[in-house]
Amino acid sequence: MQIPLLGLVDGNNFYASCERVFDPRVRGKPVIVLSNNDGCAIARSQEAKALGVRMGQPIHEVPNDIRKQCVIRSANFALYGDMSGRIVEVLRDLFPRVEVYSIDESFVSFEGVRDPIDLATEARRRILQWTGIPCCVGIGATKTLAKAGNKMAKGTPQGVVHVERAMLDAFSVEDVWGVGRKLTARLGAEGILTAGDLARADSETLRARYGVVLARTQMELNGQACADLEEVEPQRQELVVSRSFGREVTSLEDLSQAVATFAIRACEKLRARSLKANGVWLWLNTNPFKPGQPQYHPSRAFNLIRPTSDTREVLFVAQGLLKAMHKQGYAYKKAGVGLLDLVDSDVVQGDLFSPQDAPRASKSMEVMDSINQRFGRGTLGMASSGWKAKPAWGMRQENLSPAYTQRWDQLMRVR
DNA sequence: TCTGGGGTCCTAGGACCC
DNA sequence: TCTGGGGTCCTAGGACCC
Repeated sequence: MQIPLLGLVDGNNFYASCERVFDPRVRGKPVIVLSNNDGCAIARSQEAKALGVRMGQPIHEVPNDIRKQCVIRSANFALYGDMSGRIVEVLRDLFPRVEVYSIDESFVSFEGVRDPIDLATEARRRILQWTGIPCCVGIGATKTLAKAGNKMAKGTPQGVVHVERAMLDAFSVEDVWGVGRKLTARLGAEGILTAGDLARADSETLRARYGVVLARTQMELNGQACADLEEVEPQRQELVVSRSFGREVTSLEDLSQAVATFAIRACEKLRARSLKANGVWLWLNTNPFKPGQPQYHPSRAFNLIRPTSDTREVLFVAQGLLKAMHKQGYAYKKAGVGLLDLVDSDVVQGDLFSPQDAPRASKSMEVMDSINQRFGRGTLGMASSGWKAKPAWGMRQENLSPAYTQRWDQLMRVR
């Protein structure tokens, strides 16, 4: 039986392209999208890349004269998520199977497709026309090969590449999916410089020296699939909400508000996915970029007696953890709340000693979620998060574009 | 002055058990 | 001189991904 080919469809410079769709003034100009807190460059248009702005580069390290030539935007994840959904809709129309891999990438199957290149080209055309986002498609026998093809396709006029064996010798090993900076250095020291070198390396030695992950990557480069499409999103094991603060925070009160805000948000996400958590995890961090200051990064987890998705229970635990680990005399820069050991919300673990009050509790959470969904996040809140007050620790977002596609009051105006 | 957030998987080592 | 062996669970840390 012929093994069906896989494709990887990926939005070019995705966040930067999203910014351009609704704002023609920035087309053709170098665009940089920043991480939360306006910290690092997390997306760059082709023009910004040409100016030497690197992925992940702190924006304050980009020389002033370069920065002045660029349009700089704060991350607008609500907009990008919405655009991502539109692209996936197009793909589901065209392909028999689709795996949404990340906000800007989907794997597709060419099962039963006579001419993969032709269909890939049509997908590109339709996505560009219907959403305004330019895409590339890589095609290969395995996910790793499709990823490589996608990378090769960037910058070609056709935007579609079907990977052939011979192409791997011109493909740098650092661009192989699953090979990061550390592995690139170690492999390079052994003379493994291209994907072709990696594919031909002795597999036993590779397995012994680098472990099973790289051994699988090698198999995939040789056309032997180790992973199939996952059309249903696998159940998450944990869920984390964490943020750097806009400025350093010292008081327990501010910290406590931040932790409450993250805990509330985490529970909202949990309920939106119909899950419950068996544990709560909290961590704090001082500013690692100021090694002269005293550093402290405590982390502590707490196991719950039974799984919950009730914000009040999680808040109670998170605040308890905070009190246990907070120390005076440190300037905190970041905190995170994690919900651990997640299970489906219909799983009820009986407990001999607690009353069964779950239905009532979940009802009030449902009401809160539906009000917030209808009237906007934060319409109904909890006092412990310093609800609605402008917090001392809030994030910097100085160049945020409008929520063009999610809010009536921010729709584009056409005169 | 200014440095992201949310995940997964694997490995090694220690504690503990029989 | 001269230690048992093997299994599980937990945690911490590393590496990678987008």
